[in-house]
Amino acid sequence: MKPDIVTILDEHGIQPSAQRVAVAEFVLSTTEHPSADRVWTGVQESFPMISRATVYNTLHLFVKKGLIRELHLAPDSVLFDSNIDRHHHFIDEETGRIYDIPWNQIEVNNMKTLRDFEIHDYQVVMRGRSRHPPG
Amino acid sequence: MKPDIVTILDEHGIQPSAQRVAVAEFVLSTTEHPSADRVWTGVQESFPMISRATVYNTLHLFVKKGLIRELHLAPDSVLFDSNIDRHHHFIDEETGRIYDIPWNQIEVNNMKTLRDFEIHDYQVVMRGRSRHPPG
DNA sequence: CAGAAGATTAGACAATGTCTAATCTGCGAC
DNA sequence: GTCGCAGATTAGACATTGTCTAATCTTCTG
Repeated sequence: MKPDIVTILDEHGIQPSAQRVAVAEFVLSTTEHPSADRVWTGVQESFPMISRATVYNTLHLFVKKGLIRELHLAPDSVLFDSNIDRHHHFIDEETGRIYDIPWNQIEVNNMKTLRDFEIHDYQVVMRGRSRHPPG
Repeated sequence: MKPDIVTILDEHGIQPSAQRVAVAEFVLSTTEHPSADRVWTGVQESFPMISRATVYNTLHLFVKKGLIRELHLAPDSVLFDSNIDRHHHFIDEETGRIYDIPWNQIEVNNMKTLRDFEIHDYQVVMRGRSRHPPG
């Protein structure tokens, strides 16, 4: 069990287990915003006997503990984002791929004029075409 | 078959039928961002024999023809928005209710610095608590 | 009226996500 | 150490959302 991953879990008040370390290792080392089932198949390569329910439980626990975030950007499934710094998202309409956009790259103003709403969080969601798709 | 609804369908290049008029009537007269199944049960009150497949087909057709828009904001289902003017969205984290925020209420700048992306569309998505929930 | 194109339908199917009840594991008290 | 218990994991059933298919029904056109 990787000690650094265990430390991260400890710091977030998550009791480490072999399964949780394997899930954390996978989800924290990708920038690809995987779905729960994608995480499941990915983790199975290093931990073949892990069950689907455990992956779902674990991801939800990680979200509750603030280790990762849940995204609702795609029609078919919830995605998970290991980047917990504030940032925006760009969705490539052709590939469905999701890109993180640094917080400071976009300036958003006038939010305080929304007197009827107490805003806990916000982000800009963009759709379009990526000019330089990676890989 | 309501003549005004038929006109709207015609204007969008949609062949009117009794079912399509019933779906349009429902979805164009609510600001509640219903899911497809919510539209189905809602339309059944005025058109009891409409099938689920027809509602799904019809909603997708409406989206393709630009009569309504599809939203991916909730974890469990796609929502439909009859407001096709540009606007932002606020999601009440307690109720899940979604509110439209007028386009001019929020100022977004610096988007042109995103040279790697060709942006076709964008919106600000906010989460929090509504101070004055309606009805 | 006949043929064709388009619309509707029921129900099968698929994918995603939740739940349950049983089992397993590991930590703390002794 | 080991006993017991809380917490973690599991397989598989279940629910919901959405898609697909093949048959039927409508409507438009000639």
